[in-house]
Amino acid sequence: MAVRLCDVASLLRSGSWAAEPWTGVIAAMETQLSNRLTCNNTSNGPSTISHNCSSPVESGSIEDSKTNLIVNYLPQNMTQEELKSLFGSIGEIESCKLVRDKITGQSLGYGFVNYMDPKDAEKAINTLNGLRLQTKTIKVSYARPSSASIRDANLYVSGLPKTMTQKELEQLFSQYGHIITSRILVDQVTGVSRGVGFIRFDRRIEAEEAIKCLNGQKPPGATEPIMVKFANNPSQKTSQALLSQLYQSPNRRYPGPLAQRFRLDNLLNMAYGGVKSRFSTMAIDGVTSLAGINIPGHVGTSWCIFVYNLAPDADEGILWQTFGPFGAVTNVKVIRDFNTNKCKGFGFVTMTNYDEAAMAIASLNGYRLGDRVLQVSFKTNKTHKA
DNA sequence: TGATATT
Repeated sequence: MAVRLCDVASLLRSGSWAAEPWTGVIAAMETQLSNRLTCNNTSNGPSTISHNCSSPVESGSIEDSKTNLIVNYLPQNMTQEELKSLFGSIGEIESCKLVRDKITGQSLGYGFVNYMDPKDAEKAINTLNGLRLQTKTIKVSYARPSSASIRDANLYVSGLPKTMTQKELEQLFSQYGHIITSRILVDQVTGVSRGVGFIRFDRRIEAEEAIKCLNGQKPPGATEPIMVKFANNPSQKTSQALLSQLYQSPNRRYPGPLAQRFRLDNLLNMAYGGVKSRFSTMAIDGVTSLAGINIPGHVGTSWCIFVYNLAPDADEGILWQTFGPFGAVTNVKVIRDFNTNKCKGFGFVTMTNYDEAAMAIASLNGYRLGDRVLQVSFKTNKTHKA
């Protein structure tokens, strides 16, 4: 059987997010939206327009940047440098920011990339939206100007009928605005709905209107009213909870040099199919030493992978797509002919963790990419350091 | 009351 990697990549991307072209349109729709959203059980019913009434919404799409992107659903362990490296493979970046929790420093799973050239931003949406990285499928779309009107639009809903599906939940709330995400929490054992969920609207006014109209109301067919309120902000956790979280999820999963050495030995076996004679203990020690993994607290060490037999038209994107699902990829490079700019048949991939790099090598060495069989191994003569 | 969609 010949499962081609490019086909796998296509499959992985088949559920990709549609880029959302409505960004510049929605502001223009604001007036109609506000009118349509007015419901009956509010205290301030239809009334004359206040003389100093100012729209809560930023005006006009002309301010919308065509270079600035928001990237959602990033892997938890992805760093700002990795984000920059990934998006820098498309074109020159003006700025890049991974959004982190102010207190814990942990990634909030999204970030911003601002390109120099709007064409590169468009290209990034077209080529990186839907890219699978580890367990996540990233979403790339235009960022709107930062505004209070698009913050805090996430709702917590409880008292839902246990039979209500996510689709039905969305149908109930979608009359009040554009839903970004929805979720119904389920019992981890039985899979049965816990009757609580989340609705993230595009805009806060939409969320506010949904609260006004749906809080305390019975959904069609329901016997009990639901409660709708703004969701808690995760940063409102107690400091004890934060400390506990930090303590229980250390960044380093590997206890020490001995385990690392053991794993290095294993991965060499995996990567080279047990042809261990090529790698004496000294050679292993050499790699170990060069890689710096015996240095205590070796944060920042990474593993360089040599990828041979790439097609002439291979680009960085195919390396990100091929290696990204195996773990943290910090950099990719396609070696090109200076004159023709065609790939010279090989490239390099830098990965952070040995086990992920080893798994990538074990899985991809001998794999068919397009009409070529890849040769994938650790780069042997010298080791790249991050 | 999740995982993390506006710096």
